[in-house]
Amino acid sequence: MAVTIKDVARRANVGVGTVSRVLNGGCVNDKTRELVLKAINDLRFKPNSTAHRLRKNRTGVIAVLVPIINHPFFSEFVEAVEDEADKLGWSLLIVSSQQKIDKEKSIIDKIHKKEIDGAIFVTHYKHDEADMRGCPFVSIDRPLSDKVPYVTSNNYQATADAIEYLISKGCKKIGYVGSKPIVDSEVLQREKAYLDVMAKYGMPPRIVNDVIIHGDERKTVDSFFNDYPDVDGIFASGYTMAQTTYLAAIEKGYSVPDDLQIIAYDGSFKKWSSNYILTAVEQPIAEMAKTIVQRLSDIIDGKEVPVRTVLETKFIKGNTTK
Amino acid sequence: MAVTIKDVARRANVGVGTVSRVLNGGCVNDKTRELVLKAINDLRFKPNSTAHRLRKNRTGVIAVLVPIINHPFFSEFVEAVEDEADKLGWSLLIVSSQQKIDKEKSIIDKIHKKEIDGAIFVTHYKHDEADMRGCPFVSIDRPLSDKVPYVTSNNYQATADAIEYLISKGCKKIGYVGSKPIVDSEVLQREKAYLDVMAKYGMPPRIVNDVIIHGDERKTVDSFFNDYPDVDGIFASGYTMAQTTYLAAIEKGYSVPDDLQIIAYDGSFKKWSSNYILTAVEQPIAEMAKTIVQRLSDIIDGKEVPVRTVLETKFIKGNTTK
DNA sequence: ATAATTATTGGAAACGTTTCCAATATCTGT
DNA sequence: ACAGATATTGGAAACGTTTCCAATAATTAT
Repeated sequence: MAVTIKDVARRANVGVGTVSRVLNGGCVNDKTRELVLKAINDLRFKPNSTAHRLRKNRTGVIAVLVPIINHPFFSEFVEAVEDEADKLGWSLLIVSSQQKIDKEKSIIDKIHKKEIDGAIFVTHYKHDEADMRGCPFVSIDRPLSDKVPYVTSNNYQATADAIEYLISKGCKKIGYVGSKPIVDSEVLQREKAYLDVMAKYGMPPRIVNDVIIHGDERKTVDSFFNDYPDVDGIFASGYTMAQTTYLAAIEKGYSVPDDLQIIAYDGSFKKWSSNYILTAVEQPIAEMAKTIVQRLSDIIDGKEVPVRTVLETKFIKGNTTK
Repeated sequence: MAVTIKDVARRANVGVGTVSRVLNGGCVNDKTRELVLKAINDLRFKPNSTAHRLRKNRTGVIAVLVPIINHPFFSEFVEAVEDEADKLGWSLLIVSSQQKIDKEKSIIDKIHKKEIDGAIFVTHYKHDEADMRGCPFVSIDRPLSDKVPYVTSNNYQATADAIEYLISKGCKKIGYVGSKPIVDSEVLQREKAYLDVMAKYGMPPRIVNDVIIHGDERKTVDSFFNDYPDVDGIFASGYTMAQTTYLAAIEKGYSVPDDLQIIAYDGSFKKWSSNYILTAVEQPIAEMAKTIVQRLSDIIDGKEVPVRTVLETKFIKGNTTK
């Protein structure tokens, strides 16, 4: 059997309480500490996490729930969350819901079963308020319910600015391709901003914004180009949408940025394999991750936190615009 | 405080043992079962996972350690692992090592602390055999140590076949671009196969195979094209390598597949945003994931498992070859 | 009807920690 | 040297399950 705190106590000729105090930095004589540490070393003792959790009524685990891991935006976000969780001493449980509501429910269940201390939702469905009541939850881009804190970026203003930017660069026929979230989300503000600016300048909108299963972007983009072949500027809402738009454009023979200028809304595109740099509204993914983990951490510790936090995006001038 | 099994017992006028038996399918009278279930429902009782784990000396959690999540191959693999883990009733802890050896060590530590029951390594470093002794580990593409079971694909033969295929399609100047793993891995067999076939036909090798940080593929590919501009066939070892090679080729003005044919070794490219389909040696990612989870599961249950399992790849004829 | 099984049950012990309390040892100031 | 404070310690209780054992209830065979 595994070696326990009791074995250590016996070996060091002290009580179990003393060993525990050595482990957790309680008040203990230097001489005894030496003895205990030696025993711990000799026996290769490792404290049992489960027992620790049971006694403390805390798991030290938080979860992050994303619709899909195999996606540049979400996996970048998840890695940033992992970093911050690490720093704050949390273990991270990563779950990809795969659009299955059961998977999402299982997270709520894990909270009730005290398998995790809290969770970050970056995801699709509405859940029963009663089930969620009092659970430490936070989310990205949308309020899970009235009380659940969330972090977002300034979708509306940044998009409006980006569209204006295209206009200032001479675009006359500006299109919008996007992937609509399933539930209400501040991401929808991008579409609204686009439409508002189009209206302001009296330009007819050219828009495709469907609910898209990851991997099917190309179909949507192709249909967009089919409907609006004369487009000279595109705002692509989302990481993969932008990549797909760019690739489709060059495969179709558009010359970027001469015939067609592209602006993307999303992450940093550090893993982009083109030598082109996409002009983009960059979401501060790392900062969003950091903030949301801190919010969750605070909630678990019983602190008050603001319900809505808006972080600033950054405009990156690449070479897909003039 | 949370409602416990004791509260349920009191409410149903039975002993705690009976409640436990209802929960775990022990022998209990139908009439009493009803009573207990009603109490469970009334009180919204959820069994505490931690207590359960402590008593059973099992966590029901396995970990998968990948070098990086934000990468098409690894995230696809991880999702497949999650699927299979789910099916077998395991919770999955996903960890991205980010090339940090401490992160890898932390997994070994979690085993010793009984925070997880076992782990799947898809990763970089060598570890101390003593630390790993007796721990339920498995890995992908390489033996972590002599005894650690692993699953791989038929790298050598599939690569040799692919190169021969290029030759049969008329390629005279065949190049190899790859990303070398840090430690010994069966992935290296791809390079060996390429060299062997080149030697067999008396063709001079054109090769770039460095240790590559994900995101830096383009630099490598550019230098390859710079060194061998006259190449007419490329074997790209790995998911991102192939994508980058394709994009670089069309950006540089090669016409694919007329001037240049490309074969990729790796996953299914389902998320590929081009309308082109890459000709590829497709690794059975889902099957590898499934097999490795089963192996680990068996090990944890004390069963014997084969130390090496080789799965067959599948050749996909796309349109990046003639 | 009675003995022998079998089905069902309650409750204590155990899993490996942390924490509290009481007890002892060591110190301080006079 | 002594009272009072402080530092250090051992060990029991508790965290919420599961499981074992003994006890009782229900069933069967004779």
